[in-house]
Amino acid sequence: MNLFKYFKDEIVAALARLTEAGTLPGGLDLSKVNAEPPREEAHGDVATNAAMVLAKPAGMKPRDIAEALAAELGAHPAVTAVEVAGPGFINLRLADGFWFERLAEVLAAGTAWGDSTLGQGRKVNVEYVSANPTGPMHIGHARGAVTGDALASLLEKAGFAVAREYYINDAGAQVDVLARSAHLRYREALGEDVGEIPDGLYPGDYLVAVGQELARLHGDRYKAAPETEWLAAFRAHAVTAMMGMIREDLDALGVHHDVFTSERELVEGGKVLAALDFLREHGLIYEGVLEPPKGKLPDDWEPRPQTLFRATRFGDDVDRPLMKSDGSFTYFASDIAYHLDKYRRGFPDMIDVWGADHGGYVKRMQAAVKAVTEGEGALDVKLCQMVNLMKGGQPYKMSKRAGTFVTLRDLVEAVGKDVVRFIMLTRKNDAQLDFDLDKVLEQSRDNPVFYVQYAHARCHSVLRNAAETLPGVDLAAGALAAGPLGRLTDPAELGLIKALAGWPRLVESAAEAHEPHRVAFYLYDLAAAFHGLWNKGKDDARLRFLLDDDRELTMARLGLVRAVASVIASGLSVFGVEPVEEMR
RNA sequence: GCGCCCUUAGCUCAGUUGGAUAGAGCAGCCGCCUUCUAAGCGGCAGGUCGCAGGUUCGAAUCCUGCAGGGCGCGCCA
Repeated sequence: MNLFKYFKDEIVAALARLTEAGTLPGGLDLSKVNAEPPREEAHGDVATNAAMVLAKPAGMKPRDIAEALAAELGAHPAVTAVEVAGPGFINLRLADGFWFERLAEVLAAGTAWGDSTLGQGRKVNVEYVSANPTGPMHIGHARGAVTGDALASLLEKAGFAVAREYYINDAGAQVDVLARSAHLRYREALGEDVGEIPDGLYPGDYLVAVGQELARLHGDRYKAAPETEWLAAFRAHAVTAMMGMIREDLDALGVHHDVFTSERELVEGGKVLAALDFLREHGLIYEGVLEPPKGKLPDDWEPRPQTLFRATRFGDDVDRPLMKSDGSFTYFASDIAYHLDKYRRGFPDMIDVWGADHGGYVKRMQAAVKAVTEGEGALDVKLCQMVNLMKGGQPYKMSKRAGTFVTLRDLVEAVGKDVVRFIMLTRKNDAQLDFDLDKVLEQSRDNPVFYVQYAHARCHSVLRNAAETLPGVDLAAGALAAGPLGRLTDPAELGLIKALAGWPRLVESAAEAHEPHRVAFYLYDLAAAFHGLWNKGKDDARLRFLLDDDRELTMARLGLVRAVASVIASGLSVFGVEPVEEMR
């Protein structure tokens, strides 16, 4: 249960009673009334702004509303104290028993604690990675992959029905270049000395195997044949091979998609034409000439009539071209068809995860989605900023092939998939991220992966010790939930329970904001609270988890420890990170 | 020239969708400590939230303008 949502409902109900009693006028807009944790711990457990936001519409003083509402709320059995503070906040303090119930709830639910019905099964499509099928994934792709994957998991936890999708850009000129590059490697495999890979072709040695495979399949049949005879077949083969490689890269990172959509199939299936027809029927396409861009002008600029989409009607800055001069579609045209396709597959809510270099593309895509779904669809675009690879605080190049990129595989091999995943989520997506190969493996408080994993491992260490010193005692979550949790009266213990109780609210707010990084910060704070309690046990033996002379209190504390482990595991599972039970 | 993003402590960053006295971690200073396998712990200090206006009971958060940084700007993807 999201306790803040619960108390918001209680507050709304109390306001209804006050309206009925004539204390408040009817017809008030309650949408701005909230219930949230106060910033200051001293202000209690739940605070509401109700009196302040209703003062003006009700024509009353905030203080008067607050007094009346406070009296109502004070009658709630879980509320032990109500105070009106500041300009009209109402602060509620909750009974310890209420928190013990939450702890029992955490234990009963296990890692399902925090699952929400917020999404009500609404379908959401999250498209991420979508790296061009022309080579292995690099470090920049990794951030988008992890961000999209974690966002999808987060939305699932919040009750949405999520589809994870990959869009294969296999129709543009870049895959023809790939085919030609593969052809060169094919000739090489047949014994020809091809020398240096010419500019304009992909030089990567990952194409050597593709060339060999093509030579095995086709012999020398296409060695000197004109391009028209082999291009399509070589392209298809090479794209398949590249996608196989990309899937392996994603697998190494633990990222999996439900749906792979091929741009080429959209084009060949007539879906781009259909989308353009739709726009044309709605009067959103015209032949026209664009103004030259202000500022730096392309060298070969000349005014040219083009097929344009009226993007400006939907909030974009200029209308956008849909056709190239050779009559083929622009990338934008097939992207419109793709988003329409997603919409027609039942996804009015779409999220795309892109690299920041596509920032200039967001407005037109959102404009197109509005146009093509007649305002029914919504597209949110998460732009992932650059990852700066560092080592020991200095910028670092890890490339195996001079002048090329750092591959995702290199990175995963260097630090492990869980570290890559967690660190990628320690910044909001639109801020640049420093990834320091040394720091992420450091065993210190400064390294969030270690700090969080360590908290989880410590919990399990305590449980292992307990199993040894208390043979035959049931340490399963269910049994501990039924234990004497009321013995947990130390402020640090109650604080930890409150942190655990905040997890459902965090899941919901992070899911609504599409911000998975908040989970990382929550986990860090939770780990800090747990480590803090542990450290208190160093100074004060009475606060240790395992006590020889108080079996009851030990059992209660083991419940708390298991609950902490469970919530950390729950948070890490959103990130696709394996919680460790032992540090090595 | 235009659009989008960013600007919070010396450094790296949070900031719960407009709330109360803006928070962490490093680094700094002052103490303490040798473990329920474990990263040592506690405290102090550190701020004109880029600048200037505006909206409101209330602004780091919303609006306008300006400055600085990043990305992008007709057929590339």
